[in-house]
Amino acid sequence: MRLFWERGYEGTSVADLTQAMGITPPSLYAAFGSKEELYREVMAAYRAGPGLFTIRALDEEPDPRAAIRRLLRETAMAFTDPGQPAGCLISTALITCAPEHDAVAAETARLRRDTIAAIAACIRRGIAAGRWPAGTDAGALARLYGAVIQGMSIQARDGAGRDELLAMVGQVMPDQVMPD
Amino acid sequence: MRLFWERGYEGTSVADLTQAMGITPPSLYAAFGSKEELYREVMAAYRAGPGLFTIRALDEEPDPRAAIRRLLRETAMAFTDPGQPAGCLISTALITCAPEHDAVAAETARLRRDTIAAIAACIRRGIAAGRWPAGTDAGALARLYGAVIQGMSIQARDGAGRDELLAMVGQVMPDQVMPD
DNA sequence: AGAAATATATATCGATCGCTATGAAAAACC
DNA sequence: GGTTTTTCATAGCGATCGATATATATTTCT
Repeated sequence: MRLFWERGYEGTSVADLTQAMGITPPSLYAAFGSKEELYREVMAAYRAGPGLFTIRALDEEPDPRAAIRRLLRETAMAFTDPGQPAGCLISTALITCAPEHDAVAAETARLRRDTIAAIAACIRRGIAAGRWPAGTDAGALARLYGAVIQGMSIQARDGAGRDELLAMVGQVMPDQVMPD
Repeated sequence: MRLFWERGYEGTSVADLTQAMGITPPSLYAAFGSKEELYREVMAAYRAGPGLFTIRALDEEPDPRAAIRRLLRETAMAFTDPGQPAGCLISTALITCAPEHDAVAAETARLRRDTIAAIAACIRRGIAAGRWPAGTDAGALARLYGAVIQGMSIQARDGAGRDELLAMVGQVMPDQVMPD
């Protein structure tokens, strides 16, 4: 997971993986079938581990608006965790790739769309609860928050610090907003 | 440019490039020196061509606030232009890569930071002109708009349409905003 | 026209890619 | 204890990676 997280799918070789695991290629293939299958398992493990905070923020918070705020703030924290690679394993993975990796790239894209859909569902609950105006475009707002998360992943990898990302979140989840 | 745009740096081989150009490897190396040097020239050509609208929006618009709005809207249009690959050649390039490509990845990251710095400069002009409140955190707001652009690049590649991206922009550059 | 210089293609270079056949060592079972 | 099954490493598979040495055309200049 660590290697794919740091170097991406195409930037990680089977030799890198076997060396990091302390095993030989036949063991890797016996256990995972292929590099692509291993990557799928890594994505699942990431969602169940380092990326679990995303679903938890959206599901555990009673107030949908507080859920979004918590999601964005915890994302800023996670993406700049000194004990982990910067950014997100999924948000910024396989955006462009060689044609032979289109299948796994499409699966990665689907996970990103799923996350935005989960945000939209949270916002729709918030609209029903009166926490956003009745006419709010939940899909568009969810895309915006999704973009903020994806942008944080890129900027964290580009060297942005935790306070910088939190300040960015403060701009899109403010306490006071000025009309245009 | 087209190949690197579609497939990324690591996903494009020299064989792909020579075939697309209708030349042989020695000609490519005589003209560009290496794949990495060619990529640098491609990034420069992108900035002077398909990506030029970014600088133009920030520089040509008299009102800084209108400049940001124009930037975001034209970005949504450009990233979903049917005549071009989806998304941005630079915004979502080389975010993760093999260690041997760290140098060119760092240069790509620098171009992204430069764009955010240009947005921040525009916002600072807008603050001076009273188009944003005096206490506005220009850097944080610029990071937010940068994230929106980067997120649009990802989502455009993931299949989002022009109207969806424009609706997202409408959420961050609204005419009316509700306090939290 | 003939000589020097440039440009392009053929045919590869060593290295690495993802992946696997073969055989030896360890564990499990009777 | 001996046999069978499982586990794992050595070695190398064909293909492709980025990059070139060599040789053949094609200009360019006198």
